Amino acid sequence: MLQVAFIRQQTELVKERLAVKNFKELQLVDEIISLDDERKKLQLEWENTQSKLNASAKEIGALKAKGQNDEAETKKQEVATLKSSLQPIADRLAAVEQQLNDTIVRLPNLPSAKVPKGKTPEDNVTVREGGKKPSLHNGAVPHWDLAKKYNLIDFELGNKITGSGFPVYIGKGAKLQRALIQYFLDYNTAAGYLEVMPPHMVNEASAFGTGQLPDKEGQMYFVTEDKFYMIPTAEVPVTNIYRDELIKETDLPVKMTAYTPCFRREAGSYGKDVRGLNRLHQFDKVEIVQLVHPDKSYEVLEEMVNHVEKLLQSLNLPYRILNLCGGDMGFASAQTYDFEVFSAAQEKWLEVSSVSNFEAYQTNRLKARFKDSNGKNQMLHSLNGSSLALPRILACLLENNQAETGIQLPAVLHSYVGYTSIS
RNA sequence: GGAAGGUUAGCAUAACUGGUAAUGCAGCAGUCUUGAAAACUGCCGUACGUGUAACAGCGUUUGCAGGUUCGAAUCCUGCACCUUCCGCCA
Repeated sequence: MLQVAFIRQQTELVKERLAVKNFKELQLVDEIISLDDERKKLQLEWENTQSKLNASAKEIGALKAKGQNDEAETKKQEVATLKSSLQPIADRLAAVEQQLNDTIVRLPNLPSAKVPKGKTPEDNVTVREGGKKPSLHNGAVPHWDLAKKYNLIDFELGNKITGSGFPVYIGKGAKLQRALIQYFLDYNTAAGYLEVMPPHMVNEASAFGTGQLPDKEGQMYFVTEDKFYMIPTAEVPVTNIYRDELIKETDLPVKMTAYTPCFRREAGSYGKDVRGLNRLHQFDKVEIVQLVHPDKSYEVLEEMVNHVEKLLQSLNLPYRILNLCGGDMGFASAQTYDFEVFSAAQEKWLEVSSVSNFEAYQTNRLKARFKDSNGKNQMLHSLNGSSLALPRILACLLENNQAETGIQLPAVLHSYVGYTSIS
């Protein structure tokens, strides 16, 4: 969430930037400031009263120590009236704080200056493209047909066991999935990311910390008995490693990578978009997360984009990088680059990675801070990206590399999968 | 799931017949020294809010949340976590 002090200092800038994100309720900004004014006033009132109470309690203690019990009793009477005035103030203070908090979490993050204006995906700006779209043979088919033909993935079986969107990977399909995970993790750790294996369920505080709550409650599977959320991305547990932590500046940057399955309810999705591997309720993803010095976060964002780009290049997949417009960005993000790969048989672009700088939006909720060289505590900046999401990569690998004779895999994967082609 | 004991500052320990958190180590500054260590002297305890140009100051903070009380580390209730034991178990 945004910091109140910042909203107070840069009120006009905040409104201007929120407008770029197509945020409509700009009056909330002024509401926050007046609520904060009210909070300060009440807090001062409460503190002054409390201070008097403390002093009186001390006096009573001193009087009793001297054996002046009558005077102590008189003093007690005085204190009783003072105390009765404290409770209403405390109640009002708590109410105002609650209201302030509820209001401020409704503000999305401010888009950075580099974010293009716009409302829909059509307004996203293509930064660059790479790789070459393959020309497929005449009988080329989408990946769901290939998966069936070569017995790599069984979608119907997943329907039976769980429901739609929970495919079963089989044989070479399963091996390929595992190999990709391994390859991605190796690639990330070689670039200095520490591998972690986090829990696949998180508590409410963690879901709130990275901004999934209260915004995207309906997107997550919820285990009612224990009040746990199935993670929609490794970003949630991994970033929460640093919740309520105060680290040294010399420990920066923090770089972590994790493989986890991701669970998404995807309520409301239907039709061609959800065919095959395009959109699943459970899928595998390797994530990269960084916590960095505020001065470095945009530099690091570019570094992460280059990191993901090279990974896609190594797989010989045609890709493009989009700078998302204000209206298409996530709630918590300050700037996001999406990576899309071209699915040659479906003839459409599929999102396989989303790399974002959250600046201090998540870390302010998480209270993830570092002590700077002046001894001041500052919020870290958090960033994350997929490196990479598996299903659509798998779909494109199958579709783009198909030939009459079978599917030829890119060279980097050969040692990981233990075979070179599927036929 | 059940029982007992525990949780105090970066670490370690006190206060627990209720009176406003004591001490050691660490840290910072200095004396001494060619330099360092040791010794000695002084300072500082965390975090949040408020406040300030920056300090200072003020309020809160003994795992968390409540309660009793003029006053709670201390008494009461609930919860979390740690240790040990029992039960269950890959």
